[in-house]
Amino acid sequence: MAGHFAQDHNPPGAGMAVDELDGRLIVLLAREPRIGVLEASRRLGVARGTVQARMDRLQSNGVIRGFGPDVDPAALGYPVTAFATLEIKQGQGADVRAHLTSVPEVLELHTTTGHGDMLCRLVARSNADLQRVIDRVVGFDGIVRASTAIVMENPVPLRIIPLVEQASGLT
Amino acid sequence: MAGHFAQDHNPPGAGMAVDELDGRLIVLLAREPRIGVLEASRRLGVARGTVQARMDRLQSNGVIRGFGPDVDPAALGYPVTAFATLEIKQGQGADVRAHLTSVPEVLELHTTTGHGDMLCRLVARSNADLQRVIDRVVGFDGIVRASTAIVMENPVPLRIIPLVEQASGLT
DNA sequence: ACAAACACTGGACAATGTGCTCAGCAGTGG
DNA sequence: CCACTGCTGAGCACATTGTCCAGTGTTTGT
Repeated sequence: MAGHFAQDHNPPGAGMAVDELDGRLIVLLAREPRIGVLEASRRLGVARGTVQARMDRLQSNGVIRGFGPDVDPAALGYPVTAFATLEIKQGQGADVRAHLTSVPEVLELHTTTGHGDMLCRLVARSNADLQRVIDRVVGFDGIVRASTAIVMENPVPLRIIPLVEQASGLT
Repeated sequence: MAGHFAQDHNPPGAGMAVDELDGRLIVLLAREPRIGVLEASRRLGVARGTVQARMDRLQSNGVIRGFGPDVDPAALGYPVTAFATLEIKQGQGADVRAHLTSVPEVLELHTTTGHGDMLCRLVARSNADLQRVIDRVVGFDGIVRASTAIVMENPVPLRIIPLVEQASGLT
């Protein structure tokens, strides 16, 4: 179960070194996720054990968190995305978090600088349904005010490859 | 290469039906992404061919876009995340998109309603480095103004499971 | 400069999983 | 009543995985 040569299991956030082979491996995995270790080793021109060791290390490192399926909310019936900026009462942070966590349509939540606010990503079945979601989100005592921006287009979907290429020196 | 029994290849966004078995499959894949078709069929208590057919269909549907590696920017050396709201000159949308697409630190870009015209997610190596990224982002003719919110905490990381459970009737 | 540690190679093995196909059976709808 | 669709259980040839191992450069510490 333990990795082949992996020996470090650093807590994330430390900025692990990622060399050029790591970068090529990640990019390859991102482009063809169903590829196996053996095929990856052929594509990269290295031995299979090397790829296995690198993948073990990248996962122990936390560089690769996992390989979760990338589910499209629109295809599930939630084609409307919005971002809501929330202003909350002092000292209510924990309660608000718990409340928002319990709402399935809240896909993501951040606390930000600014006014000591929160930013969350919402989805809904329609614009009308978005009203219901927002009502549910803001219908909670600790939330003072909310402003919502509905997403029209998504010219750059969440991506990581360019950053990986830059971080690993792949030009 | 074509799926076993899959016959529909609908364009995404239509709100595909997702039944309870689909839901359980997606949740299982999300929790243990490395499991194969055979193991999944054992966990779900159905035949292997069924799981294969469901996965083919979910991918043809666009419900599952892929299985890309989930890379942590922090582990790559970019621990700072921020959201920038951009106001752009009329008619410059396409140019601004192209410009932002060329910046690796721009992980995501949306056009939104409201008067902030675009919302983008940025990462940087440090708070100081964030200044460089922002300068690069806004150093473009079509961008009139930008306001940035730095992420402090991320109480709810991007998630999809609760929505899948709701959409598929898994309570 | 030398030994130890490290990373990668290339090869081997059994066990397991995959892609593919088939026949049978149940529910649905024309 | 028949055609169609989806699920099952089974089987087969083949590919991949997990795991070892010995050998070879390259760093690293002292």
